[in-house]
Amino acid sequence: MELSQLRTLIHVAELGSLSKAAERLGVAQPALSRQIRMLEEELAVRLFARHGRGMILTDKGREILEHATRVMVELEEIRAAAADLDTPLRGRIGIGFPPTVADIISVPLVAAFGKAHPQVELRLVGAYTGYLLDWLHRGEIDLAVLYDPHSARSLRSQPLLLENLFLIGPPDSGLSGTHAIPFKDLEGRRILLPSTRHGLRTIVEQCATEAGITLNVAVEADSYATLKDLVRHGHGWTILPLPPIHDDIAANRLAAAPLIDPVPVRRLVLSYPADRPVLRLARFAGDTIADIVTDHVERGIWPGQLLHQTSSA
Amino acid sequence: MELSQLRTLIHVAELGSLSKAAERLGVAQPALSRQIRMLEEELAVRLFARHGRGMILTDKGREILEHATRVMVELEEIRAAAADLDTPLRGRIGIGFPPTVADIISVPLVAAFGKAHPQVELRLVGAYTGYLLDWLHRGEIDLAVLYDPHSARSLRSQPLLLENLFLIGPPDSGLSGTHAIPFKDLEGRRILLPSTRHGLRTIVEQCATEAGITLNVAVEADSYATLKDLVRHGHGWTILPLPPIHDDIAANRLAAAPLIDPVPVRRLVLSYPADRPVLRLARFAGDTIADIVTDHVERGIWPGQLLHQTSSA
DNA sequence: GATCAGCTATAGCGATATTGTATAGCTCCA
DNA sequence: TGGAGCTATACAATATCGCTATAGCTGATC
Repeated sequence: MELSQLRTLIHVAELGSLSKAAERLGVAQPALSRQIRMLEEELAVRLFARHGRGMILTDKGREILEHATRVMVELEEIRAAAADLDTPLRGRIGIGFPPTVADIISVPLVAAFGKAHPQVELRLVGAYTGYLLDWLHRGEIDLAVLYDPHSARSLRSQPLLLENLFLIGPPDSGLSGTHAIPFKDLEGRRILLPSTRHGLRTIVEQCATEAGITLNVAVEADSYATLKDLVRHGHGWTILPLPPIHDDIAANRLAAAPLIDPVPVRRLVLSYPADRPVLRLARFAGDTIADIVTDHVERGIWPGQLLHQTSSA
Repeated sequence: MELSQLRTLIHVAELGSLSKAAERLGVAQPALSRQIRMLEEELAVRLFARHGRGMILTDKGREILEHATRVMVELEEIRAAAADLDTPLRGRIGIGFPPTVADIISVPLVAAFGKAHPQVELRLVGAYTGYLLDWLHRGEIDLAVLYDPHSARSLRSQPLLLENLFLIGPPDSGLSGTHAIPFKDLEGRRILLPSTRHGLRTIVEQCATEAGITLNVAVEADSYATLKDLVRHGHGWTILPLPPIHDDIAANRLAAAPLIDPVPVRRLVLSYPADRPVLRLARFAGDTIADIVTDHVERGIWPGQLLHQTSSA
């Protein structure tokens, strides 16, 4: 099998004619005829059905054409990578996010890809850090935004943000962005949190211990949407980062206040597998995510402390 | 660029030596030296750093190697497709499910792939039909299990199942698998359902109209996990398919009863884009999903009426 | 039905590209 | 310091590819 044969397959398939493909490729028609014949002989399969005025792909031919096309895409990627061109990327990339991050980042990220690399096939996967870690290692996703994993197994991580967590209550709770709540004031209150296997729960429990109190966690729910709904309906207060709450606060459906003594924070990192090179796709995605995080922090939508140098710095 | 050059790149990169690669490939060492040189000249980039006892990849060389490897994977797929071999597949496939289906199908599907094609990179995406349709058309996923879409735009669909929906209540609700509930008995009861944009909600509303009643939908939640939790905590009853409830019933956390007059059902189909050939990966995934559905229906875990011929039939 | 246009397939030959042989030159290790 | 192990290049031999010529088939037109 040779690249010239695959190239011929693609052109003949598109034009339905050896003669037309020969004209397009600037070679003699018998040369292409022999190439197709040699490919068919090597694969022991009929790629085309011949008729009096040309030839059309067989079902098997169509299937093999799909792979041949992918080969060409990879060759273009080789040339673009070699040239460090910012040509529009093609191919697929899987990107993972924790659920609280996915909403705020997905829309501008998809917009950025749509503008710069519209041919790229994005897979945005929302899941918890444990799953994302597993999928990164297995190569099912190419990079992920993670809350700092305890064991950095074979990952190359780039710190993004120390994200502040806020106390969330219903609109009539008196909570305000300008009035910080000491952590110990939570004692005795009905607090809604994710389950104990959730990293956010661990951070909050550690803060409670540090403040010398015990939290009354009456309800556990792993979905922040569920937590929000429960808070809105007066079932208690919760502790979450601000991005998923931002619209609810603006619409006066929820209220939020910073917490102090201690201030609960989570460390957000951008992670890639260490055992595979970072292709242009993943690099563009990572840079774009970092830019989005920076933008949201600087606009006050996402309270926290930036941890990385932006590309414009 | 030629396939022989890419093949040489891969072997030299692995062995760190032209001489060793030449020995492995059964060709003279100068032939490989010249192939690498010609590839480097064509791409205008240094792929290897030479030292006294061999050569190692540069960063750019590693990046290009990744693409070269993908080319080889596609060539192997061409050969396997041509031979109709059931060789272990490689590559990536995205499969979409509605959330109520994802849990019951994901585990056996991942198991089947792990057994037959462990090198395949699966992307299992849970989302509602509207999103899944969009991603199918954009090629972000390769196939999806869908509740019957109203407009089958460019899809090739294979019917799977008419899935029965059940009335779900807390364990002390008196609901039982052996005692069917007429739909009109739901009037006045507190019913928890997904929002109006959800297909299940539409079906249930149509059944209510047919029964001549109006439902009291006090709470809307799009997550079936949320719906289950609310029912368990006595906040009302809901209507769902059985698979996500099966374990809760067995553990006496929930109870379920069939509904009649009318019987609410949803039509489940397996869909592929019509404009791309179904590769071996997608075909294996589709066949496996159909087998899983059949198995669950026959074991009584998933009540409904099978709509397709199984491969063993 | 005959003829012609449009197409694919094969044979043979020449040109070009690739590989093998020989060997130079470099680095590193004992 | 000498030898082993390696890469790189020159040149000859070999293999592959493209071109020309042409046979044979199908389908459209008259």
